[in-house]
Amino acid sequence: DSADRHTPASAMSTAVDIAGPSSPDQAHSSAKIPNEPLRPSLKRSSHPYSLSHYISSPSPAVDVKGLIQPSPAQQRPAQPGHAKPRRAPSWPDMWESPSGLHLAHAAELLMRAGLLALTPTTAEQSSLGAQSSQPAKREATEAKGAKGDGEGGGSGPDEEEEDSSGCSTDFQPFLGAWFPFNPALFPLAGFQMGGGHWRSAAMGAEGMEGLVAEGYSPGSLGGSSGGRRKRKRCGECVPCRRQTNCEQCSSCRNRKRGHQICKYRKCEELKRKPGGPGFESRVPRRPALLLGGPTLQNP
DNA sequence: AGCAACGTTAAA
DNA sequence: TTTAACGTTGCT
Repeated sequence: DSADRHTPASAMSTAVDIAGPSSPDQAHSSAKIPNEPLRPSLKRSSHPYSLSHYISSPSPAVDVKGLIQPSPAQQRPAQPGHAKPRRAPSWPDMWESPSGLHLAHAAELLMRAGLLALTPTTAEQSSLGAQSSQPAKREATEAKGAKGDGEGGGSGPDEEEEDSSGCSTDFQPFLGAWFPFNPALFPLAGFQMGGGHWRSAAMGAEGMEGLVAEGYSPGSLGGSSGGRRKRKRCGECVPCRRQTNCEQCSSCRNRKRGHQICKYRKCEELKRKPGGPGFESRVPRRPALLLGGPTLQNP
């Protein structure tokens, strides 16, 4: 157990140990936990659109096919923003889902159920017509992604840059692909939880099974009933950014039995109880997208 | 509240 | 299959 406790000081000097109590751990950082990058899954998707982009009230809905069969402009290679995106959301991926539910299907089902009108919002709408101008914003973002790939640097502050500003929450593996998603959607759309899965009240029993995104389980959203999915580290807080275990705290010392991450690396978000004070920090205060009627659109 | 232990989930 | 670590429970 204690065999690997003492590590060369050099190992430590290179480790970017953000904050944490300037505790003994600094002196005993283990080389066993190398400069372990954040799990890619902690990184946020930077899919260019949030669902709110596709949703608007009374305007004529854009043909779903427009979404399903991406325009050339949409078919860019790109995954903006992050050096190592969890997964490049290639377009083909967008249509195939591990749950077997096709995105096209899902969209159609939602629309039939009257839950979803897929259409770009005004800003987006105007630019969609003008093909040349539309990609401008996205290109800028994509440039970031390309930069990440090119420079191979990866874990700079750049990565986190967007996180605080985004108003919508990425609903990651929605339909097996990256799908920006606002959790507020669920209650508004009448989604219900059952057996650890969300589903639409307006859909059949099968419909949305398995669409629950990790890290956004009902439990983690403050739901009362018992989704047991694990929340994930935010990847942004100081403890999350910490790269070394202290090997001194009880969690480190008791890792074999305790199964707990180093105390100084325990994500601040995960310390909070789901639904507890401050938990909404990950959930937009105001729904950025609206389903089910214009009445909610401009309070 | 903090800790220890264990079950469990999710990723590698 | 292995490993990391979140969730839960029981104890102090």
